[in-house]
This record gives sequence, structure tokens and C-alpha cells, in this order.
Amino acid sequence: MDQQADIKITERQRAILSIIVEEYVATARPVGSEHIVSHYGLNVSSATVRNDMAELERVGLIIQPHTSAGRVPSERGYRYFVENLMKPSTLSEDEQRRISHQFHQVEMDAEEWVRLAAAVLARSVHVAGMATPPRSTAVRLKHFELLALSESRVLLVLVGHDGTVTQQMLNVEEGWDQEKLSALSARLNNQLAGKTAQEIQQWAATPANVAPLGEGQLPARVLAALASMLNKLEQPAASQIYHEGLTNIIEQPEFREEPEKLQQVLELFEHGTLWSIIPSVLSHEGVQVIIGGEGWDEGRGISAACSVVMARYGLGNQLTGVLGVIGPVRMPYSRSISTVSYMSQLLSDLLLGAYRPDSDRERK
Amino acid sequence: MDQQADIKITERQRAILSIIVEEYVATARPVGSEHIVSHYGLNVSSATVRNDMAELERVGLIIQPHTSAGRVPSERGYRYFVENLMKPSTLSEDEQRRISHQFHQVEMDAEEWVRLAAAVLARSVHVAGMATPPRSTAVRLKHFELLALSESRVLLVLVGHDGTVTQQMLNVEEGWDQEKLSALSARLNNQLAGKTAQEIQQWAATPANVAPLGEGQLPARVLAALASMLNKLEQPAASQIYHEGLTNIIEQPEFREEPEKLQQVLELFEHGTLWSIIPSVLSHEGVQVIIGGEGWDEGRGISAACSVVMARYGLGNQLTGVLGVIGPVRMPYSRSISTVSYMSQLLSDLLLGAYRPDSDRERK
DNA sequence: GTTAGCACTCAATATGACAGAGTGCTAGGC
DNA sequence: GCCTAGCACTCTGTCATATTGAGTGCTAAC
Repeated sequence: MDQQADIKITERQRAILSIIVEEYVATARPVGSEHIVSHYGLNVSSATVRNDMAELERVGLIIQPHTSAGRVPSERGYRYFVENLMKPSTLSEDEQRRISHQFHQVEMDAEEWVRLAAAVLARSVHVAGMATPPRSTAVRLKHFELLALSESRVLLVLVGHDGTVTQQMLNVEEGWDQEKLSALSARLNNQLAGKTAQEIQQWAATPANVAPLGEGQLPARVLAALASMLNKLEQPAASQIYHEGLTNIIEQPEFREEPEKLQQVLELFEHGTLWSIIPSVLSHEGVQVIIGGEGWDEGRGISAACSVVMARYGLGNQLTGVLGVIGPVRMPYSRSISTVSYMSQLLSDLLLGAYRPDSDRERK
Repeated sequence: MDQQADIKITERQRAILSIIVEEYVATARPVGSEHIVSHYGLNVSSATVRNDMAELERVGLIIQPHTSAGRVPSERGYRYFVENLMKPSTLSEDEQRRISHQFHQVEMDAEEWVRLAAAVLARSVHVAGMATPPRSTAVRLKHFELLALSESRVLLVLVGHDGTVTQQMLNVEEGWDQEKLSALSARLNNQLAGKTAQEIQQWAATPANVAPLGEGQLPARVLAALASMLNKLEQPAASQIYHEGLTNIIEQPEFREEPEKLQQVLELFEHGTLWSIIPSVLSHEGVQVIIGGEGWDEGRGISAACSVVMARYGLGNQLTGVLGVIGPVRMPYSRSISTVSYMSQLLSDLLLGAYRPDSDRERK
């Protein structure tokens, strides 16, 4: 990734690269030397710019689609731009307020926020936005409930210590009425509250613990279900990726002209290919930028047709998820990064406000 | 919709229309008279077929994209085909088994089934599949739970009598510890179990009911939240529409050539335009077919770029939703209808098995 | 009512000319 | 050693033109 170090270019060449990236991102058309000198005040002639561009091309930062076209940034060029040239920016106060306001208007619900985050990202950067619901590692059991829905069906509702809720239906043969179920769940809640999936499995492996719960298969089934539900909560891949703004992407000329690329992007969502990069995003701090074909599990060379800007959000490793934008390689990286960065901060703050973990409780 | 009645065409003309629809659906290329006589054994010459085609065009069932192209079905033509010509078919036993098998392999969870249904529809018809989670009208409260997540935050988990689960976070100032919360919820569960949103609101409007619940705002807030959550469960529009297989649609030539159309389809999902036809599907029995620009709230002429085949599924007005496919107007209607029809039956059966409503309980 | 025959239309494809954009290179200037 | 003016060169995009071929509509005969 960082072969950038050995690239030696002059100050003016850096400026030219910068102009080419920004201009190309804005117009989607190759940038010519004449255009650069006439629209940006570099006090040199177009011939000089041409010489510099030849050098930039030699070191692989820009590309000429064909003789007698202007220049276009290469993937390396974008990367160099992102890492060395781009002036870091933040969203304007005004914009921040507007976005934050939207979040305070919907109800306090993580799932809802995540959906909104995808939508806001999409609209604000005019690309596709995505976000995953927050998950915790090592979810502990807060509480569960057994509800008789009919004679033979019991609904098991589980609440994790982080406030996540899941449910599962259990078939049950014997005549467990609601009263017996409540007794069982009261007893188990007492024993199991605060335990993780593994701890529950251990607990359930001791016959002395299970025996007094009553005859029949139900108690064992409940224990197994509790463990598997907790386990599942920890696996981020089990949750949906919310996305929004695919329509924005269709408008981009690169996708209009080559629908295969569009298909590649849709496959990121539909085939879950996105999950292959999410773990890495979750384990890093800060905003991750993936330009074109970089990363992507080199084995299967997936999707060189788009770039991804992502960041994790959330509280430590309690309740974290990722959010970001997906667009053409010719993407407004600066704006993307500042928006993603702000949104990740905002969502973290919101979660902190809503789901402050128990551990904070003591030290008030 | 049924101006079909006054269309009088000969038996052979019907056969020709049928061939044109099927051939065009399969190949996406206008169908010529010569092609028809050489590939389908109508014992007449191409000139005769041409005469018939001229007649079919006169009554508006087929269209000539330009002189010297073959014919293409018009929207009316597709409709005539669907209503009068198409031989009703069902999925093969084998296919049914294969599909049903998939559903029995995932865990028993409506949300999961719905997601799978969208995926199966998409794959099986090779278009976009969609499905909404099942909702009930008039959800009654089965049970709710109040859980202290931190000093000032309480999680309210609500279970409807149909097994649907929702949660909401409540901010609370006073020192309600878990014990007090449990007492409150036990008391309220006793009073409110089996009530609908309205009934809860009524109950809460009587001061004599609310007064003994304790001081502070929490009891009132809980009551309001319960009512609003139940209400929300009844509004289908609040839930997500699961969709899958947009990649299939991109492959269709009509969408490759005119990306605007693709955009229109994506907007159906992203702008929620689909909700404008779902109520009508919910209120009818059987499979609904919307061809091109038909329907769609004529006011705003949305999306003539695609056709929709949908059906409702579920149990009476308890737990119903819709599922279906969305594809180009040039769509395999027969296969779509039989697949949608089967899937709606299958999902209904699964729901019946899993969530048989309480009312069935008595009569065993 | 059906068919053979034929003129006609129009999309699709190829061809060549031409303008314009943008380059690379060279030779001269600071 | 760096910059610049000038120019030849290359390639795309576009336009006009010709050609082909598919498919039709019509007419006259069966």
C-alpha cells in the first residue's frame, strides 16, 4: 500500500496532480494541459505542464486514455492525492447541525439511526451510502422471556446487555402453559443473567444445573437457543447491511456506459461481498479508503469498479458497526472522508447517549 | 382495465399474438412474420401472418418499433396475453420441493423467511424479488418488559399477540431501579394484556387507572410508548421492503440501453413508491399483475418501465404481507405468476405452522 | 381467404472526410 | 537547467454518404 514513499515529484507536479484529480472528479472528462493553465493560475505555459504531466505519467500517477486526450488519475494517483495532497476538511457547522438535527428527530433506536445514516451519507455525498447495525463482541445475557403463543409454540425473546433484542420460535410438544414457562424463565434468568454464550454453554453442560429445571426437552432447548442467539448477535455478518442511494450511482457516467460495473457494485450488497472488507474496517481506527481494486481479498479480484470510504463507529468493542459510502473510483474523496468521519462520530455519540454500557454506571 | 372485452380477433390471430409475446420475452428482439412461420408450424404463409399482424396492430395489441422491424407486444398485448392466452402453469413438483426445502432449513423466523422469499423469487424468475414482513391489523399486547440498561435509560420490549417483537429506548430521570420497573411492568401486563393500541389509550385516559402506578413521568411515558409501538406495528409502511436480485435486472437489454429505466426501478424501492400499490395487493385475493404504466396512482405517472407481479400471503388479516417480482415489461408472466402464487402459498403455510393465532387454540 | 411477388422503408453498418483537442518534441530564450 | 513557442502528429468524435438486409404493405392472382 505504501509504495508512495519512493515517489519523488516536484511541488508543481503535485499541484498539477491535485488539479487533475479535482477537475476530473468534478467533470468526468480527461484534463488537458491548456485547461489547467487557463483555469488555474499556475504561472507557467501549457508546454511546461505537459512536461510535468509526462513525468507524472512516467511514475504512474496519471494515465492517458488515448493519445490526444487529456490525463486521468490512475488508482495510484488517487491514493497519492488522498494521502498527500488532499486538504483535510470537515463539514461546515451548518451542515453538521442539519444532519444531527435529523437524528434527534427520529425515535431513539439504533436500527433506525443506521438506516438514516446510510440515507444521509448517500444524499450528502451523492453516492451510495451504507451502514451496518451495531454489534457487540461478547454479548452478555440481560434478560429473556418465554411466551406461549399457542399450545405448541413458544416465543423466546432475548435481550442482550447492550440492549439488542432477538427472538426465536420454539416448538414444544408437552403441555407447558404460561405459568410453567414463567417459572422456568424466572429461574434461568436468575442463574444466567450476565453470562455470555460460552458461559451459558458451560453452565448447561453440568447435569446438576439442568436436572432441577423440569422434565422434557424444553429446558435443554431453551439453553441451547439462548447460547446460539447470543452467539449470533456477536457475528456481524448475520445482520443486514442497510444501503441507500443506488440511484445516485446510476447517474455517474462510468456506470451508464458500462453497466457491468454497476452490476459489480450491486453484487457487493447482494452477494455480501462487502463483508470481506468490513472486519478490517472494524479493527482499525479512523476512516478507511479503498480505491478501486485495492484490498478485496486479492485472490478473487472483485470489483475494481468502485471505491469505498468507510469507518467504524460505536463504543469500544461494545456496540460497533461500520458506515461509509460507495461510489465510482472518480469519487469526491475529501468530502466523502469528512462526511464519513463526522457521521461515525455522530453515531458513536448517539449510541453513547442511548446505550451507555453498564460499566459506566458505577463511576457516575 | 377490462376493455379487453371488445377485442375481437380470430383464433389464428390469438395464436400469433401468443407467439409474438413468448418469442419477444425470450429473445428481446422484434418478431417478424417469416420467423413465425418457419419456427412455429402455422400452416399458412408469411403473407397471411403479416395480414393478421396488421390487424393485431390495428386493435392495439402489438406495435412496430419502426417500419421494417418485426412486431413487439404493446402493454395491452401483454395484458391480453396474461388474461386470455397464457396457459396457467404451476411449478414442477421437483421445483416446489427444492424451494420448500430451503425454507425448512433456515430457522423459524418470519423475517428470515421473508428475506429468503425475496431471494428465491429473484433467482427462480431471474428478475428482482421483493417481500414485506408480515403485519397484523389490530395487534394486541401479549407482553412487555421494562429493563434498566443504565441509570437513566430503560429499554421497553414489546411482544404482540402475533409474535412480533419491537423495542424502544426510554429516557428516565428518576431513580427507577430494576425492581421498581419489574413491579410496574408486572402490574401493567396484568391490566393490559390482550388490549389493542386504542384500548390502551382509553385505559390510560382514565386517571383512576394511572394514578396508582407511581409518581413521576415514567408510567405515562410507558403507556404512550406501548400504544404508539402497537400502532406502528399495524402500519405496514413502517417496515422495510426486502428485495434481492437487482443484478438480474441490469442484465436485461432494456435496462442496459436506458439506464433511466433502471433508475426508475431503483426508485420504487428507495423512495418507497412501491407502497403505493401494496395496499391494493393486500386487499385482493390472488396474484396481481401490473404491466408497465398501469395502476401507479395515475396522478404522478410513475414508472412505466417495469412490470410487477405480486400476491399477498399470510393468515386472514392476521400476519399478512406481500411478495412478488419486479422486472421489465418484457417479463415471463406465466412463470412469474406461478412462482409468486406458489411462494405466497408456501409462506402462508409456514406462518400458519409457526404463528398459528391464539384463536385456533381453543378448537384444537 | 390465402399466397406469391415486389417495391418500399428504415435501422444498422461501413466508409471516408474533417475538425478539434491534446500531445510530444525540438529549438531557442532566460 | 528550466521554461516556452511552435509545429507536426495522433487519435476521437462527428457528419455525410453509400450499402446492406430485414421486414413490411400492397396488389394481383389463385
